[in-house]
Amino acid sequence: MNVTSELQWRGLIHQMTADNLVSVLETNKYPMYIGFDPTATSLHAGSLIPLMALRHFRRAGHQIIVLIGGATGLIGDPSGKSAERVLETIDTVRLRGEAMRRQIEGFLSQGDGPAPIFVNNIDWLGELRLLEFLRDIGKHFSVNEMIHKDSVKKRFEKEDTGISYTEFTYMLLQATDFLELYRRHGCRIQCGASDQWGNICEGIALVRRIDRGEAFGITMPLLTNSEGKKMGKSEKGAIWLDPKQTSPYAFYQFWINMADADVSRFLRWFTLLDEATIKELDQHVGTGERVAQKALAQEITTLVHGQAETENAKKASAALFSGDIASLEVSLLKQLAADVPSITLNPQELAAPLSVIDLLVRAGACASKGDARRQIAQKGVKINSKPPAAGDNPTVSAADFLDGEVLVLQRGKKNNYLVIVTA
RNA sequence: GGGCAGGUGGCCGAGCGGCCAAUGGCAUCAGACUGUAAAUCUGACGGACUACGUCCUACGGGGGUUCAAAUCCCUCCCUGCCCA
Repeated sequence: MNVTSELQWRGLIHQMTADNLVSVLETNKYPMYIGFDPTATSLHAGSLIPLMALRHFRRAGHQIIVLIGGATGLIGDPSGKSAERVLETIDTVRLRGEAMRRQIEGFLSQGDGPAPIFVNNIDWLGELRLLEFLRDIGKHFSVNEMIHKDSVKKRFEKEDTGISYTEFTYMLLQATDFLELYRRHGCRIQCGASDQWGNICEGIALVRRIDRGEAFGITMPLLTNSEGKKMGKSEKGAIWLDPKQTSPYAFYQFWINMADADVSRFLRWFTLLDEATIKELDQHVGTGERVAQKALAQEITTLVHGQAETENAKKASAALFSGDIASLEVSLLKQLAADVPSITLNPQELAAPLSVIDLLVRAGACASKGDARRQIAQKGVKINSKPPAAGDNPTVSAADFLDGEVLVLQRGKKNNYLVIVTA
């Protein structure tokens, strides 16, 4: 299947620069690139959209190019940002870029198609000389046009923050990237999130103006939930792809908890399941079994963290949501420690009864002792699936630990914390 | 540079000398109902403690008036609007 048709039925296309792109790509397997600026050490749930696009292009036989924005990350993209950002140090950006590259390599280690090419724009932008840049690149851009681009216009309207000359230049740097990749790798397609439209169009224009080449762009939707809110980043509870920042268990749970209104869309976006299978799953949305959510969580966790981690996450979920912790194998529970937030205790600490309130705070289940007391008073706390002893300050002792080793604290229905005794 | 209006808890926004840890809305957390969903309803929502109570910290920063200030005065910083 043609890659654009594939992206189309999956709802991954927001805009295309040419209506005939579908037919163009029918016969031409042009190389395609997506850029990632190192704004953090890890990608997040929203980054899955471009990552999936890479996989689809590659599967369709296109050469995919992953650009790490080692240079552009030093400048800051004004697109979609309401305020000027603080510059990061060169070292920070370099380290983030390296981490990001490893992460993307890991994600792309699976899948069919030509091996991906990785590039870093610091390799060409880093050596660019100012006068050369102004004469060769800058001349092709009209400030009159630039200030009408959304990303810039919004900042012009905000008089208090405005936009610096530095960020204003970002667009030109990204356009230079496209030209460079066109020359180096014959790259003719750039994909990006919907807020990248302006930047992508400038790149296409530059390729045309300087090299008389024809290039194309495709933008993809932003990750929002059915309420129109951005998901996955800069909100509290960001979902990171780095297992150290968001455990595979937490990642799996995030998708399991997806609202009915969002599952169908996300199944198309974030899994490689075929259309028939997804339509079949659509039938189960709302029936109560969360079949679609489970399939989504299973697929996407496997894509990001691999089969083994997904199995662990499923096992952990099944165990913790069994509703009867006490009947579980202690050895199984102890394995969950890698995925589920946990703390350890010395056996000596159990010599005397321990305050449940203190444990809740230590485990990170509650923000303060006052919060812990409230949660207990509101029946929000369970210990191994059972309510704690009555009274203002319940305690647990060695006997409450399964086999004297493990205890599961639960705050609310979905938040589990392990307390493990280690010698 | 001049004039005016403001800066309150995660956000919005009341309060304008004691009854204020501060109405209300949003967000958040928990409970009920469910399907580890949504919607709805209920409750909580600065912190500590020997808790129907006590103490500490808080209404931009600092100082002052007062038995008593988020509330009045002085000063500094910041923001918005208008004039130059």
